[in-house]
Amino acid sequence: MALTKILKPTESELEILQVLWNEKSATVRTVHEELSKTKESGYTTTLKLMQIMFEKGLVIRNDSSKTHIYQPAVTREKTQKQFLNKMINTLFAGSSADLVLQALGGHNASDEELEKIQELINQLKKEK
Amino acid sequence: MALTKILKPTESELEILQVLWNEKSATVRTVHEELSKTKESGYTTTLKLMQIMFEKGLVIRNDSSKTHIYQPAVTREKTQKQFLNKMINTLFAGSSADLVLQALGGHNASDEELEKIQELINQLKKEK
DNA sequence: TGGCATTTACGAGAAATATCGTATTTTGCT
DNA sequence: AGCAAAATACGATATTTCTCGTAAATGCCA
Repeated sequence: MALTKILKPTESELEILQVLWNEKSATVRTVHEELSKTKESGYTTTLKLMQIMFEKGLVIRNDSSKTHIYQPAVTREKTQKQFLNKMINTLFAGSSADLVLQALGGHNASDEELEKIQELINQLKKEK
Repeated sequence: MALTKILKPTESELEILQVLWNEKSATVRTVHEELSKTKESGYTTTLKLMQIMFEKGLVIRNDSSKTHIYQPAVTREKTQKQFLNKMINTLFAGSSADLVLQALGGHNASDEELEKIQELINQLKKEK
């Protein structure tokens, strides 16, 4: 499959990527076990999804041994950015600040985290 | 259709909601014209989607005159929150702060907006 | 070596979304 | 009243995503 087009991982693919990002690399078995904690589905389903992700270029794999070892082919950061962009556009009328306000308002960030955010803001303001 | 289940609007449905949120209320024609600016698709497609959204309870409509007038049945804020939650969980390992940092880092917020965010943060810190 | 457990490959089908064509209804206008 | 334009209703199909069953390959070990 050509890698030319930038593709958005689907919902299920994101769940799998999430595991791979955390573990750095993992077998289908591991991924499936992890997903099973919160989700009901068969082993071959996970397998198939990961095979498709391989074809799409979302993951790479080492098949030198029987049991293939998978790794993410896209970074968490890039993917986050991709979805943030999409979301800011379709849900926040293009305003990233609105998204930030909504996120901070609705959820609980720790003091430390708030500090970190403040630092970044000061940084940004200086750059202007 | 029962309104019991909380449903996540699909991609296309979000695009339509976006228009309705901006316009407050609109006809299929208006929505379709708006979508056509950035997207290629037939009038009846938009119509059908809006009919389905009506069945789902995502929009309400006034059909006292021939041309139905549609309005959003869900608020922008609720929907934003819904998607933010989802995103924070599947893409930011549950950390809203990480999402904020990523959003602020990648996009350009104005000075004013940054001020607003700072205010909110101060507010939040006080509440602790 | 033979058989069992584990894994991959693959195709088929289900389910959810999106798209459109056609028929019918409604309304305004001459 | 009768026609044309614009709108809705609705069914059918396409497309994408998800799910799984079955078969073939692989490797372990009694």
